[in-house]
Amino acid sequence: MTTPAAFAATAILLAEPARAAMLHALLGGESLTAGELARVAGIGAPAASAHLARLAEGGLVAVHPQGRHRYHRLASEEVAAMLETLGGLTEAVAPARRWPHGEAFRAARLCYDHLAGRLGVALHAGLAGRGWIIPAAGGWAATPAGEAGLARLGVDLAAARGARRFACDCMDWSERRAHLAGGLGREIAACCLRQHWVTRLPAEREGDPLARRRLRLTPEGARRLGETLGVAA
Amino acid sequence: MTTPAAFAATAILLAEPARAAMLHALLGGESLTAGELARVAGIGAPAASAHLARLAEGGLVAVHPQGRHRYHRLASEEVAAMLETLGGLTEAVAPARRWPHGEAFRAARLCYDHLAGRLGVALHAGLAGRGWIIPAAGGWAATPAGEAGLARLGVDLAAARGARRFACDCMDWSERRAHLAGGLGREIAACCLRQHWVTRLPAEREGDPLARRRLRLTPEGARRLGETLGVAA
DNA sequence: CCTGTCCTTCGCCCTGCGGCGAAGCGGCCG
DNA sequence: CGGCCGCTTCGCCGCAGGGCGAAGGACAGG
Repeated sequence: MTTPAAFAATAILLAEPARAAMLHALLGGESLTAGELARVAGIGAPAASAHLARLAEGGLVAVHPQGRHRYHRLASEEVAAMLETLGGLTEAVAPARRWPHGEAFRAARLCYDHLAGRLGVALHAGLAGRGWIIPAAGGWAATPAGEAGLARLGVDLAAARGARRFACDCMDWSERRAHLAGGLGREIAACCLRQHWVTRLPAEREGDPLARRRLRLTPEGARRLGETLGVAA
Repeated sequence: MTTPAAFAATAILLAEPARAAMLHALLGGESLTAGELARVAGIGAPAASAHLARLAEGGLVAVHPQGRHRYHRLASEEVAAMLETLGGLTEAVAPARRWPHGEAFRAARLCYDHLAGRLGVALHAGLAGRGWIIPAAGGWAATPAGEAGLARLGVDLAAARGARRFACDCMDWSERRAHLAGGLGREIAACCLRQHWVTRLPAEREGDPLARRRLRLTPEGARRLGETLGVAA
């Protein structure tokens, strides 16, 4: 059985606003320098340094020195999944009484800047299954066939390449399987939204922070993604 | 998108050792008075009162006044599941480097006092699928056929009925589906352990708090549970 | 109505922790 | 090699928040 204070050890690392802001910034999957993280947390370099040391010691972030910069990223997919879970649960817990979000949320949503839920997982499987992307160092690379196919769909590959990571896995907390993050994940989501293949669902309640993430696959989107990548509605 | 400090709001409630101890005490499913919780947390009544007010306001515990006592319990199954998740992840995260617990843990384990993992989920599905249990107010009730079948397996139904809740769902964090908690869940676990249908797996490391929860389904257990409830090894 | 019990509110202390400025260290660039 | 820059360490301050004792409310029982 879990020891009485088991959660406290890690929870205390998440409970500090500055650390929470840093972890949130890292959820995109990028590696950020200590200075960048200090800025997003709104604190000075010394404080950021101390926080990052604690997060690293707690096993939540991995450090990765490079020249005079020190890059930080989340230590593992499990940490990312835990943060997304806790973030979701935080919102689920507070207004627990009336919260029937269930199905639509699991079907399709935004995970930060890319597609998640069953749609995100199906896209990932479709891209890999058709050989449009193949495993590469630190994530995935696009094959020539993939580049052609993605360009035909309207995905801005140049923009995707501009990101720190072109394509990498992101654990989907409802499906427990990877969906696609990184520059490609972001551009695919942008492409789908731009062409109205997915649309944002209206908020069920005023100010529901979760509502902005819920998506619906349109008939046109289901047709295009289905015939090119085998994604089912 | 999850707001940067979404986790912090709830995490701060779990990060305090006294509050963590209280929540841990409540994970058994019982309702406890403020005085009892003060004692398990090792603090005075005023401090406990303040903590409980914050936990209630944060939606983690529900209060339930009765005469001059105030009973407290976890606000929902979701909160219990979240705590189990965080407790498990805390242990998963800290020694992340060498921790190949994976498969055995997902296959069968104890969730507090009842069976969880694929085994727990399969049991739940078997009981419901065969009509041994049917939905009832606040959880599940046993049908006459279920009572007979459970008694034949050796489950102490009288003890199960003595619990505050006879049978209710508990979210399984690895399977993301419900398994059975409440008095019946507890007695089924006890029955399986008593007859050596499941056995505890030895700890891989000294003092591993997770190790005490890992279970293995024995051949005899697989046979009995398979032929009566369709549970596969 | 008084008494005892359980719980809360109030006022106070005090520790722990986060924040900053200054100083130190090390890599990179002219 | 000197200057710059990013990051860490050190020392100090300030404050939020957790702890307790004392006092105040509510409820049950005699």
